[in-house]
Amino acid sequence: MVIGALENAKSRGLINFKQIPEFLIEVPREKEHGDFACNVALLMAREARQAPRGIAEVLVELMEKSGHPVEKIEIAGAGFINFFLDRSWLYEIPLTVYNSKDKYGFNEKKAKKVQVEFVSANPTGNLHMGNARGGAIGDTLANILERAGYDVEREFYINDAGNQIKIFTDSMEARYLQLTGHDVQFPENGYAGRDLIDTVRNIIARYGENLYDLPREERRQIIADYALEEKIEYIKKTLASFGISYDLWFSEKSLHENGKIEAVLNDLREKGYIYESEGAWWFKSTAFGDEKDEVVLRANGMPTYFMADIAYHQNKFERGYDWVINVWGADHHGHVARMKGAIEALGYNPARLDILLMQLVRLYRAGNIVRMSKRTGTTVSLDELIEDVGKDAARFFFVMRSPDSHLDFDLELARQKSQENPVYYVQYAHARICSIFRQARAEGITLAGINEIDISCLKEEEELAILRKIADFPEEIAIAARTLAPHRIAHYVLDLAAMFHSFYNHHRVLNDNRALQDARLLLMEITRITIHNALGVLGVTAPEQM
RNA sequence: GUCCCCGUAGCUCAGCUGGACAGAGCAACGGCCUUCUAAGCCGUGGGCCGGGGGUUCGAAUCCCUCCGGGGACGCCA
Repeated sequence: MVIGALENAKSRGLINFKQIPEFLIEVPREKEHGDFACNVALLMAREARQAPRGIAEVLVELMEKSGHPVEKIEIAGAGFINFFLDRSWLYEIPLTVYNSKDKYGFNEKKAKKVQVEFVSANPTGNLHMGNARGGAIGDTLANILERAGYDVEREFYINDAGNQIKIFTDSMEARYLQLTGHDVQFPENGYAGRDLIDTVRNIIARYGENLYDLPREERRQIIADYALEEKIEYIKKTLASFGISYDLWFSEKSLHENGKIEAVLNDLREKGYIYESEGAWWFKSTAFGDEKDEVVLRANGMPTYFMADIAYHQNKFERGYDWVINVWGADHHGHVARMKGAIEALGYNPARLDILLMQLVRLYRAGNIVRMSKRTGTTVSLDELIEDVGKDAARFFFVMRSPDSHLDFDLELARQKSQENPVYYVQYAHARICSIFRQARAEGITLAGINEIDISCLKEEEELAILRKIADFPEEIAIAARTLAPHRIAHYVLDLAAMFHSFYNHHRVLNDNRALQDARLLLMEITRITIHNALGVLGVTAPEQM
């Protein structure tokens, strides 16, 4: 319609321009500005050497309105053209939502495979707040991508090899020997968490107190194998109680054992990206814009974590994902450039790898920062957090802020089940709607057949606002997926809940006007469905009663 | 020193592929429960969008620079 007017204006010589600029038709923030707004007149002002408002007037005059559900067109502000649609399109929404139910918000299938790897905590201790945020963000993002039409797989990379495991084993061994009556020094940089002692007790229960008598390597093997398995099981259980389940738990050790690391190293060497210096072997990541090169093979012959990670990522691409997303803590940001460089060196397009860096969590208790350190064992663990504030509040809190933003998590505040906690605000909206239906059932009222309902009874501003908001949901999912912005969904559902609460306080659903009551019951049902589905994306439950 | 994130209302933050008067929650103050859950609603006050330059018809949004806070710069992961 706009383009038609532009061409018409050009051919009549009313506006001079070479090419139609890339103008936008968008939904304005303010509803006074119509359902859609177009900025083309402002963009053309310069080239056409005319005032934007003048251009807009010419265009509006020439627009062919027939065949479009446009009620009126206004020119406003500096030269925006605002379109006001009639309401017919809004009244299509309830049918769509009602028929889609749990699937409302899902976009069309894209036939693209995307993998999201997140948490991937070291299996050497409890999950801490950083892991928890990564879990909430990663899982929510995976949910968003599924609804955006991707074929999604969730993966946990188990760092069950390398130096950390050696230190872990040292610590376990020392604890074991101490607890079985041997005078052994605890390693200086060992893991001091109390949970290790519990694990050692379990080892004693299973293998007895006489592992000291075995050859050292055999003893360490038994301890390490048992401890790792127990820790991984523990992590799986904790994440499950956080609403997260993975498609694959990928073992770093397997890369070492099946020769993949060597193979990738040789591949890179042949391509000329590996060189020797100071006794070690380096990857030339500066060739891909990194600040400095990175060791992949230590002077002692052991591959570094980075080397294993290269092999791991090659494995990911070999598995045929179109898009690979890693959720990392911001402390890994220095790793991004060389990882992408390595992907490129291996011959894959680094644009297929996205790394979502999330800023760290600061934990507060009564206004004071709680230090987090696995070494000293003073962490607040994820399962303690879930016990304290509940899965729903925790997941909502972690995902509410942009990943780019530091997260201040105040334990005292989150523990309070009060109005300060936004998750209750949304859940309350859902429970309230359910309550309306309970009340209706008690009075013998049920939702009328969808085709018997006259939706155009809904004319109140609050009602139309809810309809517009619900109509936005699929697009909101698409934007959140494209921009890797899980917090958008938290904000979306807060907005929708606010609109519902406002409606609820101004109008009654159950009333004497039968046609209006039917229409409002349907409005409530599709609102409930949308809140339910949006909370589902966040991994938060939608209670029927509170 | 180099790199990344942040700096918006008293507090915590959203808005950042430039657009119409800068938004929300909490806190403060004032209203609303004889009818569907007051964990709610309605209203009031509160902002050199860290400072300064630049690009643009137009900048919280893009660029440069400075300041402040956090983080990363290991043959750790």
